Amino acid sequence: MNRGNGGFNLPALRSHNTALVLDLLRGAGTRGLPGIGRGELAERTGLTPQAVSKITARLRAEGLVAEAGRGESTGGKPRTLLRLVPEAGHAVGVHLDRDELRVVRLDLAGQVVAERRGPLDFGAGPEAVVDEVVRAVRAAAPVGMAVPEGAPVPEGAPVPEGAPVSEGTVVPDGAAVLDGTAVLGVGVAAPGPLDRRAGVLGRVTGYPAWAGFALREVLEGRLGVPVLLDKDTNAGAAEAAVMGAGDSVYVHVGTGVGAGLCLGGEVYRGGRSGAGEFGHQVLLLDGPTCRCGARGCVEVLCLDAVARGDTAEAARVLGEAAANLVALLDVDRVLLGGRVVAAAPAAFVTGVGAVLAARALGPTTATVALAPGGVAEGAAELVLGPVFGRAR
Amino acid sequence: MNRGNGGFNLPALRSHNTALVLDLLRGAGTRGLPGIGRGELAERTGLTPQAVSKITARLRAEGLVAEAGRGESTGGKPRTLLRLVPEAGHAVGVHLDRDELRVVRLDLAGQVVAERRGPLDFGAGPEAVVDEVVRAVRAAAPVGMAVPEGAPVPEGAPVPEGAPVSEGTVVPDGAAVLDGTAVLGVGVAAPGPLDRRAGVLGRVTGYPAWAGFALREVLEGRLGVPVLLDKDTNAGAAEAAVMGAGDSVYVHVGTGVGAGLCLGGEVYRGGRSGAGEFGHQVLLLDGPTCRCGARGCVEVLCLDAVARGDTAEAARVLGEAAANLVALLDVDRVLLGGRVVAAAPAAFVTGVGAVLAARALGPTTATVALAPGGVAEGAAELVLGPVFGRAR
DNA sequence: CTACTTTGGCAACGCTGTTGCCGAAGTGCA
DNA sequence: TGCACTTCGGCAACAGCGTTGCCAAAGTAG
Repeated sequence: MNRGNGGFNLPALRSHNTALVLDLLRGAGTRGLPGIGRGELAERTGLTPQAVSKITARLRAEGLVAEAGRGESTGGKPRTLLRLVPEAGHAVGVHLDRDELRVVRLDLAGQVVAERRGPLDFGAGPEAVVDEVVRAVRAAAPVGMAVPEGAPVPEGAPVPEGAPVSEGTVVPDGAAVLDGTAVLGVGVAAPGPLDRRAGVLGRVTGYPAWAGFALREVLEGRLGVPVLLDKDTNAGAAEAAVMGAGDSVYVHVGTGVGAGLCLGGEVYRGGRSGAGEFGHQVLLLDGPTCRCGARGCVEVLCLDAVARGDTAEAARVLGEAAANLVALLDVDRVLLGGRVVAAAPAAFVTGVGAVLAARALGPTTATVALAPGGVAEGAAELVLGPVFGRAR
Repeated sequence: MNRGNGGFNLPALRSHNTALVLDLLRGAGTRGLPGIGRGELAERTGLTPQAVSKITARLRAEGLVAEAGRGESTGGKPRTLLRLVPEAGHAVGVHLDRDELRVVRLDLAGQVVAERRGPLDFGAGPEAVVDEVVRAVRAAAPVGMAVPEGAPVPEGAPVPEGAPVSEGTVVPDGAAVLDGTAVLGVGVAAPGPLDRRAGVLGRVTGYPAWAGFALREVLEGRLGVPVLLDKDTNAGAAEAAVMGAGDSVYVHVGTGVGAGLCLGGEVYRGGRSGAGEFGHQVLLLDGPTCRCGARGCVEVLCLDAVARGDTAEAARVLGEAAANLVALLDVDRVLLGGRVVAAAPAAFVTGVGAVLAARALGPTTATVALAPGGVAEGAAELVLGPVFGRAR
């Protein structure tokens, strides 16, 4: 993109509006609609119908958009519906958990078209894990994955619809992807803390061998496609942002307790991408000492309760902490995920929901639900997002 | 602006880039520099030098920008510095506190050029207070305050530099402001909760007569200029956003405890503009009951300590709650303001600072300071912000 | 069959930032 | 003092963006 520190020039204008249209088309597909008319696109973007016509004509020529029949007439010519061509591009998402690896391949519309899942020993160290990841990604996306660098949408490189994925085909760098569908990149979700920009892992509690490991760079070298790295909680929030719009908080309870914030339709990561430190929110002044050094953190309270088998208390603690976030950030929804939640989903949802209802300050209460998508899907969304104008 | 739901057209592009340039010019002035060269503007906006030349030429023709001498040569022609013309526009800020009224008039550069302050009985009810506000605003901005509606920057209406402010001059609606400087609007900061969009106050604790009062509409009718209404804490955060960039939290301790969030250079208000509910963050599970109905809120803990004269404990409570926010949102700075803080500033700054340092998770510690500007200045910033591309 | 409504493409247009060019105004060296 | 060099910044021509005006296509309603 040709934008510096906020300055917009004409190419940036074009790609911005194009991404906006694509985003609406994706949204229509996600909501189960057969397509969306040009008029509605114009109305919802604020652009004129003619501008939308030009943009969609370009997208159709590029193979990203196709016509999808006709809508009902409202007294005149019925609108021609448009839809995204899902197979025009794919993204791979990797969820690197402490004892499990899950890899998915999504099409442009966000549908899972391939999945690999298996046990993983995160403690085996970077080299062994990278090997395993490369193998799983190749299995989920068996295509010569070279793609024009830095080009989220392969402009001028029309992708043949539904072309067979031929294994082992290597497409020269910078060339059009002809023999298989374009793989836009790989998103990797890993336990935090980590440096998202540099693509380097931080000091994951209990796994010192990983500290400072440049996972993104190594994977890019092995796979030959762009790789993005982010915290697992942020990936969860990214998935939530796509599934249902609106501000939400993704609370993950696994080996630790973390959260991903989805504010204004985008994942909020903070200045140094360290936002979402939810587990070490102090909830009980002078309470039991946590491994972080502070006293009365959510994590120690919640996980102690889980260890005691007191799920109700764990849910109550989580609920109080979530209610703090809801009040502070004015979010609509709290989404729960992670292994501990998966072990007793109903108990957590009702327990957290009860606290949220009791703590509601205004007439509206934030809703609680299980996180609809997986973390691996959210990791893939890190790659798909920029195509649709999400995340900068 | 010609932008709908994110769609950008050419006029929007133009005003966006123009606002960006103005913002950089204001920033240079705020940092005490005599001006800024076109080259630097180009570099920092990402636009080409020629585009910056065109934009600044337009701004100079409109009287918003002027040349400001020359910089040092770096081996060639020395750059011609540019600066904002502060007197090209003014904004009025009103801080409506429970027992005090403060009104300031700022020029475009953010300097206070007039100030009125006096006692106020918020409990006297809307009518009496509105009368008082109108009187104070007229005193601080004694100009016929009609301005082309909805036009933050009076385009094509060159404002004569340094023209004398003639009292009582009424400029017909839609006409250029000729005889005085343009007053862009009035920002009003009031105790929350309130509906910012509608400009209607909510149920301010202890003042039922104000609930549902359409303050913005009434004031616009009386004053004849655009009026913006926001929570006092948001105004404080807005001022902080201008003074020093970066993410920060403005914590206000007065009759209640509240916070304004400044994320990514803008005030974050949340979906229903209810964000910043800091006072009722639960910090001590099952602690003393708060007036909000919950138990162990920051507000009840902090204000109880203040009532007992235990400033150190109040600061510690505030510090723990602030540390939660710092960890959650990854902000750099915590700013303290409000009457209780003003009574013992050093104790609060050191007390909060100590907790932040102890709770720091990474190598960096968030800094604490007294809020640099007042709430009234922040209220005026609500009006000035859009001119410089802040806040949508 | 005849209005009427709505969709959506074509062509001309205005305005945006960009490129190429050149004069202006300094510095540095012979 | 003179000349080469560097940097700044305006003028003119330009490419590309969304917009406007116009009209054919494809339905509905009477």
